[in-house]
Amino acid sequence: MSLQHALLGLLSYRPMTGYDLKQIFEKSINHFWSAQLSQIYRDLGNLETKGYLTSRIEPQEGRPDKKVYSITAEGEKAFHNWLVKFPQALTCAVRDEFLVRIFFGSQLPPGELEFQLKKFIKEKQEEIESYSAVEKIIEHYAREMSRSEEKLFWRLTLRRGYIMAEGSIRWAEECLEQLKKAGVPESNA
Amino acid sequence: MSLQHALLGLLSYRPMTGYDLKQIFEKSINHFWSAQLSQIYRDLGNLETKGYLTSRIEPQEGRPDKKVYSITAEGEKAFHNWLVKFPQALTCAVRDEFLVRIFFGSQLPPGELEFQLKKFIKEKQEEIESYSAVEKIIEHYAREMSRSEEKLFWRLTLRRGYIMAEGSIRWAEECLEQLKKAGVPESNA
DNA sequence: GAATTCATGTAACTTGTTACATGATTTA
DNA sequence: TAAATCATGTAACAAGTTACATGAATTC
Repeated sequence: MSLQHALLGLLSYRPMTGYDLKQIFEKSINHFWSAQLSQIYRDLGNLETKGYLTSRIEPQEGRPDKKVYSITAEGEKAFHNWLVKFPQALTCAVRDEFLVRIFFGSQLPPGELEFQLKKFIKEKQEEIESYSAVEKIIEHYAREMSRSEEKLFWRLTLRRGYIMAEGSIRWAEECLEQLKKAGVPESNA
Repeated sequence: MSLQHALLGLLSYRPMTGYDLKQIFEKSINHFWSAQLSQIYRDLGNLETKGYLTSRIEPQEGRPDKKVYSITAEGEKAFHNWLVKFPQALTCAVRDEFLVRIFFGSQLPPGELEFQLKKFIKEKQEEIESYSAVEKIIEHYAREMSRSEEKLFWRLTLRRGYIMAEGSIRWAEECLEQLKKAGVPESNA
């Protein structure tokens, strides 16, 4: 889909700088989409060229000048056109490097896979723990942008992350069991 | 990680053509990694340049010539080096276009989101159904390549797809419920 | 005194997608 | 007779990552 639609969507809330947008990505979208600052700046430029955004410089003292982007009527139209299109191809939604390692797991030294699976579980647990922080941020943004009607939807995306992480943990534990059953030696890690 | 590691891994089983590799991707890796033929051919070329693969032309009658790639000792080394590295950054494993639509769901016309969620559920159900075919293919490849010791690992990747698809359906049903509760009007689709 | 925050970007690179091109053989 | 299978790729494009550059103000 490209980052550009997400940027248009966020700018439909209110004008923002690239830096602002990066904050929002890091704090409340990261569990289903991420973006480098460099990519955000580039795509903002592209969107402006297309006429979907306008920008103005806001001088500041003691800080670098801000470049504040606003969405245009055309930009809103383009965003809504995209929004109603159900993802047609779904290309490859999943592209999971860890699963590639599992797939070739028989070539790993004994115990290594268990080690990686345990690490994976730990990471997923941390991910789940981090979601309560996202919950708070959502609350904060809803208030700050006076967008309480959005909270429901934002929470639904978070809920997805939770269910997926939980499922991942169950899966990894199942893997450990199966490997044990199959007699693959355990690591001491 | 790039496709290249997966290609090296598959070629560690036996020499194959780009076309062969594409078949395997489509039939038994697609649920966690996909690749266009054009990308496969390009990356095979890159791997050969690096000295990780060698190729030889195998002439055929009535069919185009085959270009069969084999992994070198260096290629195997590179692959194993990669294999033992736990995905360090996890960059953004998830990049889910559908969740972006949910996030901006309040801007969708009434009923549209329900429509998309129901479509999503249907697709995930079809995905689950397709997994029994993958199960059979795994069985087939394990026999054909005399790699029965791999079956366990291949099935584990499939199991992940199953658990994730199942979780997705539960999530989408929860979404429908929540939207109903919140009084968002339903579609007739 | 060192690291982080604020704020902008450019350039080079890697990875993935789409469109195009060829052409015989086999299956529906 | 139309489509799919076999088998190779190239070219152009889109999307994402990494490294580099600047520089004041604030916090640890």
